[in-house]
Amino acid sequence: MKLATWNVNSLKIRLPQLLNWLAARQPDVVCLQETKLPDQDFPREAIAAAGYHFACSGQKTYNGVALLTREAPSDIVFGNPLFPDEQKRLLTATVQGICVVSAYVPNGQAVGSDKYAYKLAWLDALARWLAERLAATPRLVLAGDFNIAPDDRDVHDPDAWAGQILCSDPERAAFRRLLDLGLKDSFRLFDQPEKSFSWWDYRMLGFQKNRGLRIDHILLSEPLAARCSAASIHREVRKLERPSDHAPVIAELAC
DNA sequence: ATGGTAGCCGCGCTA
Repeated sequence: MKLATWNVNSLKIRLPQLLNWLAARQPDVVCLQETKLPDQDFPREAIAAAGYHFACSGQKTYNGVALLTREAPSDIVFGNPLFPDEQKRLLTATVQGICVVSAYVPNGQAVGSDKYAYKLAWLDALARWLAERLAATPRLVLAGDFNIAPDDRDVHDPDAWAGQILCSDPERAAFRRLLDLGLKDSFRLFDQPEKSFSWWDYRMLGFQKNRGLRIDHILLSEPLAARCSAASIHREVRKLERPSDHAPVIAELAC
C-alpha cells in the first residue's frame, strides 16, 4: 500500500501534473494540501476518471486539504473537533481500516508573530485530538505539510535557519510531541541521501541550488511503522515546468 | 541587502 502526501500549491494549476503523477506512481492514498479551491470547484470528474475516490475540505485562495483514495473513504471528519478553525487545514477519513489524516499545518510566518502563536496552538490541539484518535484507532497515518523541519539534517543551511520559522525550538518540540504519541517519521526509518528536502523556495534558484527544507512528512503509528518497507521523496516532480514548490513524499506499507 | 517567485480575483496577502 502506497501512502503519499503532496502540497500542490493550487490544485487547479497542478491538476495535469497530479494526474500524470498518479498514473506513474499509482499511490493508494494521497493527502493533498493547499488545494486553494472551494469544494464546488474540486475536479471530481478528473479524479474519478483517474480511479480515485476523494474527500475534500477547501476554500478559495488559501489553504484547502483533500484525500484521494483507491478504496472508498468512510467516517470523514472535517477539521479538529477540539479546535474550531475558519481555515481549512485538516481532513480525516478511514480507508482500508486505517485512519488517515491530511494536515496543512500553519506556516507561522515569523517567530513571535500572531501567526506563530496560532501555529503552536493549532499543533497543540492536533496532538490532543490525535491522542484520542490513536486510542480508538491504533492504525493511523498523519501526513501533510507540517511546516517544520524536525532536525538540522532537514535543513540546507542549519546555521542560517537556526531559530527561524520552520526550525525554531518550540516548533520542533511540537513535532516531537507528535512523535511522543507513538508516531514514527517514515522517512527516517530508512537510510536516506544527505540533503533530502521536500520544499524549495521559488525564489533565488532555491531548487537549482538545493536550498531546501524537509517539511512534508508521513508519520505512522507503531503497527503501521512495523509494516513500512520504503519511504522516499519524488524530487523529480519539482523539476517539471511550472512546479509546486513542494515535492510529493511517499511511504510504502507491506500488506 | 529584507531582495527574489508563484498563486490567489488582487488592486496586497500568503507562502
